[in-house]
Amino acid sequence: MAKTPQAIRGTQDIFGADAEAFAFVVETFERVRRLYRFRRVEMPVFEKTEVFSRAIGETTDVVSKEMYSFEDRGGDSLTLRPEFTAGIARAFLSNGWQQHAPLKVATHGPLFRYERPQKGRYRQFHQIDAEIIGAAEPQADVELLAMADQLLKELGIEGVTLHLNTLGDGDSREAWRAALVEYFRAVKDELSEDSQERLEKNPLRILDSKDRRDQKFVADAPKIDDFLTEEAKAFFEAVTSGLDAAGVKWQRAESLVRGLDYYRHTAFEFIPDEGSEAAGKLGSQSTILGGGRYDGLMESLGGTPTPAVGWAAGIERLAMLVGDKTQDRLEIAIAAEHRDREAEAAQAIAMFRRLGFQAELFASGSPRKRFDKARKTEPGILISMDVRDGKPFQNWQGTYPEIDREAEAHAAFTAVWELPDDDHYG
RNA sequence: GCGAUCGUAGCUCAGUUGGUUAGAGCGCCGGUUUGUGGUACCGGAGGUCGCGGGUUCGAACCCCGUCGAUCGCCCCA
Repeated sequence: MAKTPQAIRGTQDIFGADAEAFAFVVETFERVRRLYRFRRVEMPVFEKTEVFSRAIGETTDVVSKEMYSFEDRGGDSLTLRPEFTAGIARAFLSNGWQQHAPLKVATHGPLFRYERPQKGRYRQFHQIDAEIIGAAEPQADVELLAMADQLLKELGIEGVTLHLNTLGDGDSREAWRAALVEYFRAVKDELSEDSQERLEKNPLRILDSKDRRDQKFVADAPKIDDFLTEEAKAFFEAVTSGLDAAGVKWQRAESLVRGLDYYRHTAFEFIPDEGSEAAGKLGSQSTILGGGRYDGLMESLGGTPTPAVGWAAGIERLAMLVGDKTQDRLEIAIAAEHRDREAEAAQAIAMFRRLGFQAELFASGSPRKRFDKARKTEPGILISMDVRDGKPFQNWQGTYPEIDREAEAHAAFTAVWELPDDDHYG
């Protein structure tokens, strides 16, 4: 026998309860984004490599070693999208969507990063994504965050808190960064090896280091608040007061940062509370939804400066938190307990399905075992079609709790087939 | 890129200090019951013990390598 090929490392075949939970997340997202009037957008799964290398930054790990890149037959370097934002920005610019600004868009689908798989982390993974492009006001941040908050609530996810920070505008950020470098450089020898490297290329990242050696210095590190310009301060206050007015709970996270320079002002992540059920289910992958304002991105793709803010969330991670979502209960099962009744049973099942019932036919294998097989699916209605004493015979059994429209199903069935006189349903 | 743990039937797992022909439950297939509905009874199929090498009279078990999975580190745009 030929060897069965195995799935690519870090890819997954989702089935059963996991697939139902996945679908529940997507369906809920689609419903909520309509409430907020975000427009659906479909994007290519691959782009020219430069879309990502320019938008994300050549030096980041994502671009330097985590992209699935390949040459097509024309010699162009293409890349499977590692995120949504860069592609959406490219589409916004190349399609002239400025005419729709401010534009609220939402999408979901697969993304690809060449990483070592672990809990809640795959090489092909899936995200939901929402962006507001061409809106410079803090109200856009508030609306986007309110939508995220409502989505998580409608998914039934508990014990998750919005961690919020501001990175200030360009000037604030530069001043803060310089102060951080100066502060940490003074204690460089006592920092972890990783953070000694971060000091040069990504000093903000030292703030969320997990290493104890770093953490004892983080508490007294310079705070962004001391470097905010008046405008940046007013912006952040408008965001927080807007969240309060919208009833979105949040907490300040002074160490929450974004490494890339084009991020401005608001940065946020929804993170499970310490010790919560959600935190336990996610392992070390704590953030379930994250985003921020990226006013500087469009320029890196050659567009005019365009303010924008957005977030994304991993569908797999959300699905781990929504609990068991089993398939809907089977409404009607028909067991053809005799080979001579198989055609009629198929006729009946087709009738029920056209009437909008979820119905399943049991007409294969040993006729004697078909009833048992049907019963094990615990249907709302269990119909037997058999031959007894040489004559066609059918039986109707309603089980508790009874399904909606049982009377309608019963009427449709008895219009064609007889049932015993003493039959009761419901 | 680094580390830890784990790979036995379709699934969940047993398998004694290394010792005959590798087991169970579930699932699947078949048979039995003259039956208004059973968690029934009987039987069957299905395994290169991840793969390769080594130690040994003898390996699912010990050793090395390899592939894969899981979890963590790094990273997380």
